[in-house]
This record gives sequence, structure tokens and C-alpha cells, in this order.
Amino acid sequence: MANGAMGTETKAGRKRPARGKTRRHDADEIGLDALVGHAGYAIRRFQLWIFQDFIKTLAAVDIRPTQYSVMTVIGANPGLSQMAVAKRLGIERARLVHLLDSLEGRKLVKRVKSRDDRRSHALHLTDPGQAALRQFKRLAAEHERHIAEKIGKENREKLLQILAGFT
Amino acid sequence: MANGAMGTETKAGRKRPARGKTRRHDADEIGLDALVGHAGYAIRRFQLWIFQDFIKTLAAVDIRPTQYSVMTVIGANPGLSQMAVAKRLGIERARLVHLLDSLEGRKLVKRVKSRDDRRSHALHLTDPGQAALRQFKRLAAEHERHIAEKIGKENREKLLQILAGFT
DNA sequence: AAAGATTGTTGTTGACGACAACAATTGCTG
DNA sequence: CAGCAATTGTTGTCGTCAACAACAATCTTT
Repeated sequence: MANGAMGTETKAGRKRPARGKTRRHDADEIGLDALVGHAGYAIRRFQLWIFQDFIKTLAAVDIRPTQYSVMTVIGANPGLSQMAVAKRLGIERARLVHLLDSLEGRKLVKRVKSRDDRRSHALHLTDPGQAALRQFKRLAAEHERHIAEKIGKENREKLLQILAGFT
Repeated sequence: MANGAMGTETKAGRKRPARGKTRRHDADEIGLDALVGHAGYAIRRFQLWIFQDFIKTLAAVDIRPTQYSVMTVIGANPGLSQMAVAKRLGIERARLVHLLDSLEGRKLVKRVKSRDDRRSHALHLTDPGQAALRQFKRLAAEHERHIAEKIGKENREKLLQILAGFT
């Protein structure tokens, strides 16, 4: 925190200071100081970036990260109940209802009444849903390449390794 | 965090498993498959965990991550305009309005009308705000220690290094 | 002085997490 | 076996947050 730009002075002078050693807060030279070194802050910014890139990269198919994760899990584990999917992805089952409403409305996913437990629904991808998921995965792979370009291939892998416990 | 991995394995005498076409899954054995290897997913889960720990660790002082970042930047750069703070932290200036309303209502931050540019406000910490921020930083440091315990000290540093470009 | 840009503000929209309540159904226990 | 507790899907509310849009007041530019 011992950055030189710390304010002993309290005058604003942001507009057009005399070109000198006067502090210029004008541009992107604002010191974050203590914020650097906070993992949460870096993670937050990075996640923002990632989600935006994901959304942009998959904009043509109109799929958001959460929708993608839901379809991926269902595709890999057909017949799961909503509860199981929600628990596995760490989302509320109340929230999953809306997600599935949307995906089902687009004929990508179907809820099949389970015979084993008549409370629950067995979730499956529709045939077009499976085809769509394959395309989503291709686009998601492109998105991953964007990440690799951004932070470096080996850094991305190191990151995945560090955070493997959170999946 | 979700903590979906709990001991269902000790449960005995389940209903007859996997007899028909639909496979039954225990909660623990659901494969994420393609989701593993997606940086965004790991980051999302990790950020959730971090924010919850931050909120919990600073619950006694009722400060959330964004509020903390705002106060930190103002404390390190007194006199900044709202626009400058918003741009530096990557938050909407519309959102910053509410954040400052709250912080100002708690007498932690004050908006001083700038004489240089009468549209803008020069942001400062109040005296109690400065004292409070010092305590917040102590608690935030404790939160960082929780992260280090979670992923390992060296992993946390590696992570900070990888994501340094996003601050 | 007029036109255009910036700053703070208000408001809206939508995604999202956290809860609470509820009906239907299942499981457990006495 | 009956009855009560737990689970599942659903609906609804609340609060946070990002992304826009519009606006008045105020610079800046021409």
C-alpha cells in the first residue's frame, strides 16, 4: 500500500492540473493499492470477462453459461432429476425450473415423468437438443481458446488445476 | 457453497437400481464430463465461494465486496469523481450512485461538491470511514487467509499472478 | 452562443442467488 | 399398516448485480 500516489492532499484537481508532480487522477492511473493482492477482486473481474466472452461467443445460438452447464450435465447423464442437476451444479432447484422451462420451450430438453418416483422428472436432451449441444460445445471450445489467448495456455491449465476442487 | 457431495453412500437398501432403460444416479457420481476443463465454470464456483466467505467474514461490519472495493479506492485516492471510481472498478456509474448513497448514509463516505467541475462530486472517506476501513482491511486479510487455506498459499499467489492483468 | 460531450441521477430490464411456502409423492417409524 | 417427516417440483418474493436508456445540469468545443 505504500504507493507513491497516496493522498495526503485532498484537493480534487482532476480536471486539468498543472503539468507537474501534481496528482493526476485523470486517466487509468488510479491506484488500486490495497485492492491489489485481493484474490476476490481479480476473480470477480476475470469472471466478468469470461462470462461476457462466453455470451458473445455463443450469441449466435443464444446460450448463456448456466444454460450450457445444464445441457452439458443432462447430456452426459440422461435421466437425471431436477434435484440432482441442481445439486450437482450448485444452483437452486427453484432457479432450475425457469432454466428448464426456457430450454424445454426451445425443444432442447424434455422432462419425462419418472415412473420410479412420480414426484420427479427424468431430464433428457431432445434429438435436436443433442445436435445443438454438439455445436454449443464447439463454440465453447472456441471460447476457451479466447481465455488461453488472454492469460496464456499454460496459465489457463494451471488455473484449472488450482480450481479443480470446485467443480 | 453447494457442497453437494455428502454421504449418500452410507445409505443402504435403496430402491432397486437401474433396472430399466433409465439409469439412476447417486448424487455423488454424476459426471460433469465436458464441464470439467471449462475455466468459466470453475471460476464461477470459486467466485461464489469467495464472495460468500468475504460476506461472512465481514458480516460483523456489514460490508460487502463491492462496498469494500469502493471504499478502498476512495481511501487510496481521495477526491476522485464518481465517474473515475466507476471506471476504475468496472462498475456502472448508475450502480455506484446507490453504493455511495448507502455508504454516505452510514457516514463512511462523503460527496463533496467539486468547485472545478460543478457536475461532479469529489469523494472522500469521513474520519470514521477511515477508521472503519482499517478494520475492514484487517477482516479482509483474514478472508484472504481463508482462501489460502482453501487452495493453498502458493496456489493463491500463482492465481494472483495469473490474473494480475485484470486489476 | 450553439452544438456536443460528460456527470450524476433515476428508472427499467433481465440474470442470478437465497428463502419461504405449497401440493404431490415418497420414505420412515412406531 | 397408519401417520408423520422428508423430498421433489413449483411458485413467489426479495435483494444483488450488470446493462441500458433517458434526463437535467454542467462543461467543452466550435
